[in-house]
This record gives sequence, structure tokens and C-alpha cells, in this order.
Amino acid sequence: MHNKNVVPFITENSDCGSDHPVCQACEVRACGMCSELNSDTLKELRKITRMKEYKAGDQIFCDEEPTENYATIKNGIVKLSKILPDGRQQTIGLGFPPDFIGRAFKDKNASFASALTDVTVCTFPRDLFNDYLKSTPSLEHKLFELTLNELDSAREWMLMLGRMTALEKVAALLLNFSERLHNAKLLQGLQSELNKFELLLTRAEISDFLGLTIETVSRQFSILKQKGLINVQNQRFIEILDRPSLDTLAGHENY
Amino acid sequence: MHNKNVVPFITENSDCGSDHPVCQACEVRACGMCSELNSDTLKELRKITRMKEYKAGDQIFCDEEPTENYATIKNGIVKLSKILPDGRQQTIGLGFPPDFIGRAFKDKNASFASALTDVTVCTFPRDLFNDYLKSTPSLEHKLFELTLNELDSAREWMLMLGRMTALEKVAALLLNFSERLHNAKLLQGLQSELNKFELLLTRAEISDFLGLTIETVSRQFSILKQKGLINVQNQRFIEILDRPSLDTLAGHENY
DNA sequence: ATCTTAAATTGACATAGATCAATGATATCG
DNA sequence: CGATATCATTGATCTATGTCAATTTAAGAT
Repeated sequence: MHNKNVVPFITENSDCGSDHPVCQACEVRACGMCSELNSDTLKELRKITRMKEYKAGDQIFCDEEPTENYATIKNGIVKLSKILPDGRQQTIGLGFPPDFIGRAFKDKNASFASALTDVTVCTFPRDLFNDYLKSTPSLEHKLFELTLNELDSAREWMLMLGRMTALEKVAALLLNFSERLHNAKLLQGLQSELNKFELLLTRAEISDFLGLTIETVSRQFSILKQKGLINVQNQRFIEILDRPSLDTLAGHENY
Repeated sequence: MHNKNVVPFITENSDCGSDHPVCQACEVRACGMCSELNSDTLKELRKITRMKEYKAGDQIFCDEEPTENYATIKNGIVKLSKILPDGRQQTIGLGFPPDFIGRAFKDKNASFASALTDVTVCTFPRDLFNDYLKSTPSLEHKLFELTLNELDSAREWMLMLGRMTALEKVAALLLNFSERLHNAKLLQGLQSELNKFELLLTRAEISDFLGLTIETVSRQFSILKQKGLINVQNQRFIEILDRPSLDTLAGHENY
């Protein structure tokens, strides 16, 4: 139900003598997990990595299956979600470059990961990576920091899920998404305006994130439009017209 | 509004020649962050630690203030929460021994911490601890694992907050709390029955955790009693009569 | 014991958001 | 270009939970 395609490894010379061609061209070399590694150590790690590509909608890994690979997101957006036995679904996070996906030190993921857009990742086999991690403190340190950021944002979303109204939730999502998308684009050297972006999530995906229904989400968009806080073209292209007001709605203190 | 008392340092010989008296007697020596340290390294860390005690209700640290200390929970339960500008509150986690509290590598906490019961912690000054952490991979590794567990449980609660009904939320809380309390008691060498425990949270605290109101929480307790799943004495002493049914309600797959 | 106070329960009613159903946009394919 | 499918919007209800208010229970103080 969750996987539309099965994705093969991209054939790629994975024992290349020099790690430069791939790593040097890597979008997240400077900011991702690998940023803490010098050329020599990176060369070591490079031996166990493989690049993979997923099409929008593809399943990347599945809750019940044992983790086989970890990955660093090079490109695109990954959705992490959990599902109740009866099918109710909750998105628990979005992964942007250079986020790490997978649960270090455990052999099972506690969530599903799927590609929200086309996605490129750099994968590491579980066991080898866990070993490597334990013997490379600088790498573990960086991964720890990424994890702390994820924890911060999970807790931010807990406040949102538990205590915000539907309108506030949508405002918070738009702000958060625009920022992260903006950063991801800049990272790629692309042009980007903070307040003008393509909303890559469908209404269904938004409602899974906010703990709402499609209809309620849609109504909040209409209200925000009507209030003049945003403008929407073709149901996908958002322009934020009044960011301060959105901030206030989202509970961001403004001084 | 949040702090009832101001708590002084417990005067204690903090440059004691041997670290044994305090650390050897420590409730969480074997399972906490320090469990990865050998005697010599622990002796180093010991130089910067201080024990503190808080009464139930005391504030331990505050969102807006810069972090001054990190801490390992030795005894008692700590509540972590976030507050919206208009006062709406959401509990984002409970800390049991041997959890670590505080945000490593940042100078600000993103949440409030307060003592749910009387609490004893072992504190570390921020800057010294951050330095120590960076130079002691085994310690950082252990803290990383503790953080990963917290992330897992934050995500578990996101599913609960976003997609469960009030009845399911209460069932999930009872199960989770009974388990963690049970483990904490065993850790202390105390007698403990998994299905019989004192609910240390008030209805208000429960509702802050579940994103509900006091009244709704109370009604769910009545329903669970009436269904014969639990028994409640003096509004605080819970007996779980039918754990499998609670598990089903809480969305735990049972095979 | 009796009084006082805080917490929990219960009831009556209000409402935000869900559900069900119809309509309108947008994109894709022949 | 029209036909089809998917996604989004809007309207009319319904319902779970919130709100307001009264009562009960438990715990502590005198």
C-alpha cells in the first residue's frame, strides 16, 4: 500500500580509488554528517556508501522491516510517519537535506519513510555504519547534533499537535516549511524567496502532519487567503503576504 | 508562576579525594550516562558535579533562561513542558531516572523542567560539561543513546497527540507510565507490581500531557473503570485489571 | 472530630473540527 | 481537443471534546 515502485541500486563505481568525484560534488558535503570528516576519514566511509534515487511516492523504508540501510538526504524531501493498526496515520517529521534517516544502533525503524518529492540519498549498510560510528567520534558527534535538532523539532510539533487550533497549525506549517525549503534551496545554490514557494505537500499530506482532515486544512487555507495573510496560485504556489501575522498565529513570540 | 521554592545547593564536599562515597551509592551509576565511564574518568567528571534536591512542584529550569546546568535524574520524576505565549501548555516528556535533562551544546533550553515528585539530580555546569563531553567519546555515545530513546518516545507521543481519541490517549498514558514507574522502582531495588501503582500525576498534569482538559480526562477514567479495565482507589492508586484490552486501545499490536 | 482547601467527578450545553456529499480545478492521456 | 482521474473547495450536518457550573471526595489544619 505504501510502495509504488521498487528501486534498484544505482550502479556506480563504489570502490573508486579517489572519493572526490562523488563526495566533492555532494550537495551536503559541507553541512551534513560528513562535514566533520577530513578527506582521509571520508575516503574510508566512502567505501561503504551507495547512492540511491527514489521517485516521489516511493517507500524508502518500512516500520516493520529491519533496517538495512541508513541514509543522508542529498536532495528532495522525505516524509517520516507512523501508522496505527487501524490505518490512522501521523507524519512525525520531514527530512530535508542534509538530514540523516534511520535509527542508529537499532535494528528496527519505528516509522515509515517515503519520498515526498524525488529524492537522492547516500546510503550506508547498517552494521558497517554502526561499527564505523562507534570508532569515529567526530562522526558520532555530528550525528548526535543532528539528532538533537530533530528532538527539538519533534517537541515543537508536540506543542502544535496538542494545543494549537487548526488555523494556528496551518500557519505554523507554512512558516516552518517555507524556511526549511528556503534553506534547502540555498544549499543547492538555487534562487529562492523565503515568502514565495511551491507547497510540495498535498492537502492529505498536510492533514497527516497536522492531525487534521483534508477538509479542515482546506478551510484554513481559505481563511488565511481571505484574511490576506497568504496568496495561493494553482493550489500549490504559496505566497506569504503577512509573515508577522502568521508568526503571531503560530505562537512565535515577537518582540 | 512556575517556581514555588528556590532551591540552594546541597552543601557537599565536591572535591572529595575519592569519588566512591557519592558515585558508588548513586542509584543510576550502572545505567545512567556515567555507566560508560570507568572509575578514573568518573573521578574526573566527579570534580564538576553537584547534587541538588527539588521538592515536588519546584521549577528546575526555565525556557527563557540560559541553561546553567545539565543534570542526570537520580530519583523522582521530572516534567518537561512548553508554553504558548497565551499560556496554553503542553507537556512534552517525563524524565525518569536515569534520564538526562538539558539541551547539550546549546545555551538555551527550549522547554521548562519542573519536579513532578521530590527529585534528586546530579548536576553539571554547562560549559565544563560540554567541553568534557567533546573530549570523552564514550560519554557522548551514551548520551546519544539516551537522546535517541527520547526522540523515539517523542515521536510515539506525536502519533498519540495527533491521531488518538481521548480514551485511547488515557489508556496509552496509563500503560506507558506504569511501565516506566515499574522500571524506576526496580532500579531502586524497591518492590513493584507492574499493574498496581500510584498515579503521581494530577488530572491537570495528565491533561497537559494528552492535549485534553481535566474534565475529559476524568470522564475517560470513569469509562475505563466502568468497562472493568482499571480500578481506581482514592483517585490516585491505579490497578490495571485488563492490560491486553488497554494495549489494544492504545494501538499496540498484539499478535 | 470539624472546618477548610484543593482536586476530581459529573451534568448541561457550546463549539471546533469530523464526516458525508456535491461541486469545482488541475493535470494527464488518448 | 474532450475524457478521465485526482485533488481541492465548499456546504450541511454530526459528534467528540471543550466550557461552565455544581457537587463530591480526599487531605490537612485547628
